[in-house]
Amino acid sequence: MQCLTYTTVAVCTTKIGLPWMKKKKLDYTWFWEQLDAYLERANLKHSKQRNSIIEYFLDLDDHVSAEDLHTYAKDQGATAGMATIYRTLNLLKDAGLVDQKQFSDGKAVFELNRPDSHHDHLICTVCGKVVEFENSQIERLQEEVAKKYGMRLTHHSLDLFGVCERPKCKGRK
Amino acid sequence: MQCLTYTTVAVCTTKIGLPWMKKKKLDYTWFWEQLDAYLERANLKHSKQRNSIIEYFLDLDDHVSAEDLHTYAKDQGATAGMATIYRTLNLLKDAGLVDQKQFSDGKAVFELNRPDSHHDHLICTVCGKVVEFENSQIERLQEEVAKKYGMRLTHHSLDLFGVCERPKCKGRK
DNA sequence: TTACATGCAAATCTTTTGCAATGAG
DNA sequence: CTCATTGCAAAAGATTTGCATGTAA
Repeated sequence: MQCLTYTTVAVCTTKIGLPWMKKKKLDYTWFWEQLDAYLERANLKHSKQRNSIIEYFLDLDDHVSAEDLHTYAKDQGATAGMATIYRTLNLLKDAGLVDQKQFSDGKAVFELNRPDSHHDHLICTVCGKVVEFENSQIERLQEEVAKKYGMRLTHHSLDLFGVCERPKCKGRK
Repeated sequence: MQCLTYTTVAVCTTKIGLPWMKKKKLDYTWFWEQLDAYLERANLKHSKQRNSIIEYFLDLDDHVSAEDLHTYAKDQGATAGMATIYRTLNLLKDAGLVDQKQFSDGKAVFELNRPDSHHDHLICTVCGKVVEFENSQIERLQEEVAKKYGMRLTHHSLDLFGVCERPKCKGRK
């Protein structure tokens, strides 16, 4: 599949866990700064593999499984063992830079945890298309619910499952 | 821990995946009827183990992992292989009587899918306490979001994570 | 020079499956 | 009787870990 324009936001996503088309090139300095800070704090180091795995992860820039990343890295000619992929993803998780999610497909997917934008998911159960959305009214109601039960909210996870109406959507999950 | 009154709704839950205190005795005839219908439709049978595993599941009546159920069944003096536990839970899932959820702890938890009531979760990340809630305003907004993206909603999953304010809550996850 | 990082293989952990024996209808 | 169910052990799939070796600071 080819994606010729890089202006749209959440198209060209056809299957959970596969490498998506790249969107527009984003600025990740905030990411690398936070990473540096974390590595220093934890007495850890940069390394060739670690850096390149992370770059590949940022390339894919969406719901990425360890296997996706491994495949993609290899396709790009990198030598990256599965163990290192996992170790790197766990490092990013520890650094608070990615979130790990289970879409109950067995394998976990990791996504970039942007400091500013949180998003929820609309997932088509037929074709696997994932659309991200954000709804401040829902967020506000969540805070209300949490307060009502005496809980201080740290984060949340909202996934809406359904069937999308794209003409393309015919296949199986 | 003892729970002496059976009138409250979601207390006495201390840790994800452990047997909770029983709430008030509920009427599960709707469940058994639906199960019977499914077994007949699928040319399957009742059996001693299957029935007792299901009864234990209904006893626990909350977010139950296969291991929880296995342990509980053994404690009650039943002979139930892990494989049968899984097979039974998958059967209930196929019958549409339970939902499977992944709280990203590695192991899946199963919960009763009551035909009427859907609930979301408030989860304390420190002590693991789970509270169920329902908020019709949130549900309505979800429908709006789905419509906006051209999707027909079938179900959803909303988990709010935070720290609860119970005096008891001190431990680690 | 001193940890930390890597790759491989082996180990874990959860869940599924093959197979011979048992049991339900 | 026939076909589904069970238990065990083995298999499978995802993730982690031990260890010898390589490498950043």
